[in-house]
Amino acid sequence: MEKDTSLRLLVMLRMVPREPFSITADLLLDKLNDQGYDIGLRTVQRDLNRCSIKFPLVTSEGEGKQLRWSWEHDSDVMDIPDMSPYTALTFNLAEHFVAPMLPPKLVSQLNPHFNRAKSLLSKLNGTGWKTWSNKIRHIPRGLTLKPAEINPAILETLYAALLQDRQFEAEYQKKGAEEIKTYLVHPLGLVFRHEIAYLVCTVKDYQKPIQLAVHRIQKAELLEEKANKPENFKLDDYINKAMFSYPVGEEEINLKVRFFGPAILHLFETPLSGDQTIIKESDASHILQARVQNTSELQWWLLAFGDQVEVIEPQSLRETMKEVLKKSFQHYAT
Amino acid sequence: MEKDTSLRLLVMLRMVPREPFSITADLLLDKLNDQGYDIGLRTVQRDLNRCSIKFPLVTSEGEGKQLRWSWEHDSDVMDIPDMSPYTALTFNLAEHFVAPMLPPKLVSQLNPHFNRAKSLLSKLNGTGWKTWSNKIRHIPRGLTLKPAEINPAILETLYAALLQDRQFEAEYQKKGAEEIKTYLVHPLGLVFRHEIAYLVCTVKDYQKPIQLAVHRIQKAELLEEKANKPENFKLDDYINKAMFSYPVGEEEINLKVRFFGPAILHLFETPLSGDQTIIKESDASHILQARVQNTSELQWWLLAFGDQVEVIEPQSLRETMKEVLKKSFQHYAT
DNA sequence: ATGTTCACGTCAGATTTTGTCGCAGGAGAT
DNA sequence: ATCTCCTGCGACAAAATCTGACGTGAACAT
Repeated sequence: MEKDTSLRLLVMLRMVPREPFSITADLLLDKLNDQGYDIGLRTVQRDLNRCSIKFPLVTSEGEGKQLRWSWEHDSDVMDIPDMSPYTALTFNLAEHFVAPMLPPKLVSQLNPHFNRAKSLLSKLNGTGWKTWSNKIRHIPRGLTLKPAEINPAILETLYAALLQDRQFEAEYQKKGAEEIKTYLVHPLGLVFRHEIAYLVCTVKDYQKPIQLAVHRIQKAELLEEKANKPENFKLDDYINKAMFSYPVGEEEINLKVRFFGPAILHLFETPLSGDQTIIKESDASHILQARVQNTSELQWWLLAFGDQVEVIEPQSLRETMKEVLKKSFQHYAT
Repeated sequence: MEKDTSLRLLVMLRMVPREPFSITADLLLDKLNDQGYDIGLRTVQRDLNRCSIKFPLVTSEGEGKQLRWSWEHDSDVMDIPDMSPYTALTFNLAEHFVAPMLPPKLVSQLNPHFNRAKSLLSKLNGTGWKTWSNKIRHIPRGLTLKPAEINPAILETLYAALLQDRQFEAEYQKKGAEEIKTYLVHPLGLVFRHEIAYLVCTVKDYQKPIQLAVHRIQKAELLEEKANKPENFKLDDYINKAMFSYPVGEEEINLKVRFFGPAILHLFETPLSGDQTIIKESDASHILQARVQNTSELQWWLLAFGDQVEVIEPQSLRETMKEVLKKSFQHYAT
């Protein structure tokens, strides 16, 4: 009974890939037969032609003489169920957030979705999505540096290696150094920090994990061999201990800080920790107490407040701050 | 000729909304007729029943006696063309980036897409998407504060008001204050800064734009009236001048800074500006020059480096830094 | 009790779908 | 140039389906 043509058409449409890629009617037939649709080649051909009237399907003549089918590369994606206006707004927001932080080539993978969101908003609001886009802004934390560009081919190899736990061979240019070295890499994880992507990995037969900046990899070739993984390796542990200050650790401190002026205000909105308490000390100062991770991010954060903050406890942190400020001031003591 | 049932089914499936919402066969019939499909109600009913075997469609009996149809609320979205593995990876990444920065209710709008990405990755890689998810991390800049929760109903009103340029009435609790006041709000824009969403707007018949923290709005009711907009208002200008330090402005300076130690290193990767130059001064110090916006973000950024940085030019900024550091140090001079 | 509304079963005629066959045009080999 | 093979596509008729019309029964309101 289930010869359901409609469903078959839908399944077939989803099988056709987006434009850099393509598929032949032959292969489609195989795939459909595999899924239990008992039909012939002629039907597939007919279906494709029929669909190409209604959908942005394009054909290209591949190396063989067979016709190859794909979706236009920038055509909007069709969601089932259709994207709701609310979701479209969220996509638009997400674009604002993600775009400045990820390499452009990566973000472009989501363009069909972002575009769909935009055209939906246009229809919704006669004035077009631009009106909406002019009404939202995301102010990133800190200074926005320009994301480092990554070679898409390398990224692809890297993904494959990570997903399949395989080794690859990389040509890598060390920071500052001129020379390019070739490494045998066992990938362990990918860490995005600020605008840079780092590959955490081991090299050759060393056990100690190291990190490579992805944009400094000049060339990458996937190998067949499985990748090694140091025993008990956990990405979070590594990040925490060896790589970056990352607020996932055990060294907790009871922070006690005096804030001067209005700087304290935004801490009411977004607490530093769940147990934070703020006590008004005088018209111009507040005491903040919270249990937090003692990371270098914390110290940066405290330093950035300048004279609006004074660390009271723990004593060790107070000493550190004092020392840093003393040295800083000496730079200007000419 | 174009009685194409298959296409009609697809169009109909897209018309059915996701679960908090629903639609009746009646309304579907109207919509389909509008689109030029000349069919009867019985056909729509039949189609829905047929589809509900193959798709996660559910019925609920609404207030009337009519059956209401929707998609299961957490069912994966179906993309046409199907999501590519590469895109699935990007979605997964995007989730890591966006989730900690936006209110959970907002992010959940994208869950069907995120889930689809995950199940695709699972199929791709026998071990499941969790393996992949364990291999990527995003280290956010600065301390991550907890995003303030926003009432979804309020967010919805707010979106509608912004999109349609309509007024709304809001009950707002001022920072720190106990009392709740009622305002007549003319929305102008939505600004996300760190983990907080701010609504830029004018109130009553005042002309001067102000900002309201969205999570402090207790209640919002959409009105019919059109919203006012001050002449020549531009969101970017406002953000830049009045609201936050935001690197979109005219006051550019020629920054000249001495870096001590390894802090300079990451500036090689992600330049501060397009024209930045770095000169090695000694084994332990570098001189950085760049043309940048003089925002308070810049000053925060410089302060955060502590004793690893010394501002040389412009003179005014050097004085500011000196002054701030002096005052800071005095806090500890007991 | 009666009427109304809605979903759904049934059925026959209309329409579409599909396998088969054959033709035309192009690429490559001889 | 000619032949051969391959692919895409038009045509056709049988098979499968889709669709509107009508009727039934259940739930609810009057």
